Amino acid sequence: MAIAGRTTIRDVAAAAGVSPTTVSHALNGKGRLDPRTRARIQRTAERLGYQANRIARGLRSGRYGVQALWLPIEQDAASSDALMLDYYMRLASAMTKAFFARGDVVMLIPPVGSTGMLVPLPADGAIVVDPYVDDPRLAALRRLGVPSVTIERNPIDPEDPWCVASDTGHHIETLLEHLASEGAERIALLLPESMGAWSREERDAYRTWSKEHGCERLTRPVPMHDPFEGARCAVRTLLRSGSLPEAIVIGAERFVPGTMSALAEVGLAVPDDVLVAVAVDGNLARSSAPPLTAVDLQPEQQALAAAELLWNRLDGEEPRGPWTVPGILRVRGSSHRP
Amino acid sequence: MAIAGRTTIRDVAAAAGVSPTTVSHALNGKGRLDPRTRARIQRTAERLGYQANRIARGLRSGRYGVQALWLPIEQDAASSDALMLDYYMRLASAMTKAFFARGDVVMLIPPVGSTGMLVPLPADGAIVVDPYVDDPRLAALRRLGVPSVTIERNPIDPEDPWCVASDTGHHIETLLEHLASEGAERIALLLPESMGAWSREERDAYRTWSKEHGCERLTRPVPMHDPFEGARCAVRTLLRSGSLPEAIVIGAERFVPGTMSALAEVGLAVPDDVLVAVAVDGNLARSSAPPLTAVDLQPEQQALAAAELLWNRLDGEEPRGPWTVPGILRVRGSSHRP
DNA sequence: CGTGGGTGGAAAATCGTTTTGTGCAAAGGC
DNA sequence: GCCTTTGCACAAAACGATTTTCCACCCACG
Repeated sequence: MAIAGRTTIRDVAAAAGVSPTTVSHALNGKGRLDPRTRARIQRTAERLGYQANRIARGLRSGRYGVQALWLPIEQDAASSDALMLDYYMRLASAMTKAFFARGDVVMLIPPVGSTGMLVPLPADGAIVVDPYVDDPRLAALRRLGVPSVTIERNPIDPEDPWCVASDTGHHIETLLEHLASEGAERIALLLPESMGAWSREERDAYRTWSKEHGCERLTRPVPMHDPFEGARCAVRTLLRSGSLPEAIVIGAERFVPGTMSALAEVGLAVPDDVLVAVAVDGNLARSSAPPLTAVDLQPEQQALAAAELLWNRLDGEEPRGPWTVPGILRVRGSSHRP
Repeated sequence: MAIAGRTTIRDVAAAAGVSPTTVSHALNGKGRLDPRTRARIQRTAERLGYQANRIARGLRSGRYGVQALWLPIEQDAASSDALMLDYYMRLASAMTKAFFARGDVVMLIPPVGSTGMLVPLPADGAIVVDPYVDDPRLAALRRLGVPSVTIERNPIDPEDPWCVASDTGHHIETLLEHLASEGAERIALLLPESMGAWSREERDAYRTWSKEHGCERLTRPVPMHDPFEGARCAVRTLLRSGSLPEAIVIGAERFVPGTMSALAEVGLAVPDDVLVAVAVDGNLARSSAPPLTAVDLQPEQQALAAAELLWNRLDGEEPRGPWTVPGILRVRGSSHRP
């Protein structure tokens, strides 16, 4: 038994010559206690290496000390390849660290399909990453009564204050500005056909910017389920359409390989013949040849913000509205003619 | 409160007109009960949507229902880039799914440095991925008395039966055989300077194979902390050494970008001028140009095996010895001259 | 001298489940 | 007919903490 032999609150109480009640009060800063008694008990607890049993605590207090992290990853063998993006990995790592710092642990939830979520989550709260339209994760959490915070806006309810959002529109603008400043006039956008809010935000920002700058609109929708082929076809179509774009903005990290492959195929060099930039930074962007300019979504900051927000929600505090984490433009070789 | 309002065992008992004890026995298949009563209670429980409260169960049974997954990821800002490999992500996903299927949840542990692991893990057991020499994770688990299973052998104790191992040596042989069958005679190995067992297994297998086939030994050690520059330098040195190798085996996934970059730099085409293969499959190998031949370590299988093994260990069963999951050679364009 | 209020601490209730022990029939052995 | 076994179900005792309630004491005040 993993828990056997651990020192309990009773041991501490005996060693300090007080009752378990008093120990609990002393360690949790509750009740009325002589400050000296409190200090003495704390020292005793420390000396004995006492750590409250989380299960027992949870049973009484109703809190598990466990938070669920629900990534949007589908685990069908077919599409698993392309979905393992390091953005999610960074997010998961950062989330783990952020929660651990305050004594909570993070648990991963398997993809929706594999379980149907019949089991109630043994978690206090949940972080839902990249919610999409009619997201079964949100439905399940609501049904189970588990409070949640989303990373990226819920397309059904964009003003939901329990949300950590990137300013996707602004990121697209930044990329377009950057590419324009490098001399590109005809800038194409590879637009993810996603049910998430960010995909629409990309489209809207691109439209607005194009109109404001009097630029031609060159977008190609790309399906998410076969990102490699999807992106490759989209780029081929784009290039076949007559006048060549001078720059391409890739709307989703997973379209990187397909895009680069299509460009290489027709012998277009990056950045000499066409500039390229990605809306989401990651391994694929960094390790491309040449490395691609991209927007770093700062998953570490997002994780911190999400943890904070979730704690607030669990504490019954009032929402402060969506929390925007600014992305950072990482300029690399793909968008800069030497 | 996330748990409020849930139907308890008492509700079921009342609805079925029996005592809580009987309900518990009925649902857990224990005790002596009239089969009809048992069936009736099960129906009642199902009708009421009863799910046992994991915390309460854990308190009594001494099991948390939580398993820890401890990846070897260091989270220093400096090296974070290269370590986010999709192999780990696949492993994490698969692990989550495997445990969830039997009612356990998986929790992620933050990297060693960030916490010092003062807090006892609220977990029944742990999976340690890629243990290295004097691994602080193993030390911490031993100190905390948390049973564990490793993925890949512990270099300090290679015969530890509580282990899911790849047959790394065999994988290297397979790659060498494959490259030789494609006509390569001088095959170089980029050897990770890792403290893990797999790196030594790669070296030994390469040595043995070279000796048996009377081939020249061409290895370059590559440090793990700056994989891109490390691999690039190693490949440069390799190419500068006079006679060109006809094939290169990349010993670690993270060396892919650096290697490909160095080859491109000197104008060597893959596979025309040099064949390339990787010991670990992943996004980097698949999305390289051309896609790289690699050994798929089958993280999904490893996860299943590890979960099984950990459950065995927790149940106090006897170890059956290390469990080997065979890798699969994925032949791609990088090793095959058309 | 009785009472009121503030202090410091302990006793008891509680959380929901599992486990152990108890009770009460009906059946079976002498 | 009495005593033991067997089958079935329940009561009560854990599990280890938190939270609520309560008590004993001391001091001050009327």
